[in-house]
Amino acid sequence: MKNSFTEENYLKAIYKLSERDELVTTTDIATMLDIRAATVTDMLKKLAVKKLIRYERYKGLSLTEKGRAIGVKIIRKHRLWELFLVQKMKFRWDEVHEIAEQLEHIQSDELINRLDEMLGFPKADPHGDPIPDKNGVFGKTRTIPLNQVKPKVVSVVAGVIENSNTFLQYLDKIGIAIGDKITIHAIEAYDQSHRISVNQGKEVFISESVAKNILVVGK
Amino acid sequence: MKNSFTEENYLKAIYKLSERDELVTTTDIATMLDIRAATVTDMLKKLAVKKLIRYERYKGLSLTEKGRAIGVKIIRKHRLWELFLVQKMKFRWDEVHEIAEQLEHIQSDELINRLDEMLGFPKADPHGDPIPDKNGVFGKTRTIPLNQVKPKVVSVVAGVIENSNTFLQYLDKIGIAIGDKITIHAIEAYDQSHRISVNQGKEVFISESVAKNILVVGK
DNA sequence: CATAATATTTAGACTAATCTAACATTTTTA
DNA sequence: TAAAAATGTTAGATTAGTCTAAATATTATG
Repeated sequence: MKNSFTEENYLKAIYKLSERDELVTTTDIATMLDIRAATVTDMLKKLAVKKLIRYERYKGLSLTEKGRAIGVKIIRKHRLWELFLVQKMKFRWDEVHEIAEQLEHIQSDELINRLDEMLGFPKADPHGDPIPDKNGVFGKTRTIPLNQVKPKVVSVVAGVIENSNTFLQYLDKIGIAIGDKITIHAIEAYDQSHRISVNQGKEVFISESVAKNILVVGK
Repeated sequence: MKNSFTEENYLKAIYKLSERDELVTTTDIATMLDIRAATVTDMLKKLAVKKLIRYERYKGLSLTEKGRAIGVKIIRKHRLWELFLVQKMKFRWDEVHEIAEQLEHIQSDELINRLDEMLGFPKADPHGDPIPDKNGVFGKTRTIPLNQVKPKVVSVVAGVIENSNTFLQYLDKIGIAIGDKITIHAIEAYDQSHRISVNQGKEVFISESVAKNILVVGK
């Protein structure tokens, strides 16, 4: 009845891979978890016995409803904890992933639901990834890259596309964080660099590639 | 270099047992962790190899400085998380132990120190058990049972002696929580029951045995 | 103080999660 | 389409943490 950390990590990985392609392969999982394919095969058999995945030798696998529910729940916990760490504990975006990897395995529905409430039932984590609700349902806030926003329109930072630490640290340095209001003042014609202001504050320049990596929701 | 949950649980248990008696026995540990003595013996050998305990066959064991540091740290984390759950997440005293058993193993010095700060560098958890500082040092707030406080003197609830869930729930029901100010108005001569008020509020009666179980610090 | 009771350790086994090496199947490509 | 490449599985081993049963050491007691 109780799922181990390991099992939870497999289901989370499989869920993430399923988002791209319904049929998931042994090698994909091995790569994502940084373990050997042979190890994955063993685990797949066990997950299949527990009815958490549908699995046929050499044919790939897919999650059952039961397996999906666990995978989504782990993702929900991970993202809520990340947001908690950033908003309540004042960590930077790029510092929270590793801690959330641990916290996501804490078993207490009550705790996670209170966390959700305390954070105002957020729709996305500090990287802009969506947070499913307690029933495993993802809200569909459509975000767009900042470079697709028209000048003068105010938009709100929801996350990033490529979330490398260096990029997050760069944003931190120039003073851009989740929830900040951004106004584009001008786009330079020859290199598409953006002159923007953050929260009606002083102006900063960002390159086109940076603008493409910042996700916003129109207000 | 990295200690497992299991190892941490052993060191925590051994630390707690050491508080009563420097020399700890195999059976004590087995009883506290609810596992077999044979299992404990195996682990003791491993802990000794890692220089976390001093151990000699049939002679009991004691913690090394290194082992003590880990044990104390787990206790610090457990108690800080308990307090966090009660104060910030609005859990009741009797609900937090199990969740804290999990949270105590989260590895992040930064997180635990920020938690400490956020809670105002508390000296005790919701059960009144002392919280060591980041150097593993316990402050020596001496608490006394409520029945030893003189009438009219205001004292502050610091914890309980016997922390069974039923007792904690009882306190919760009559409206007594950590940090509450208690004034004793009168002690009934024939049965030593106490008439008290909580935070200058309305008066309640508690029996002598209850008064003996509540720990307070004089103000 | 000899023996009975208790405590501790050793030996051998099991499970979960991992590995490597060898083998099997599927897919790609010349 | 047959051979080569890529992908996936099986077999056998390892480690951590646990168990039971048997052996040994220590402590208590008649």
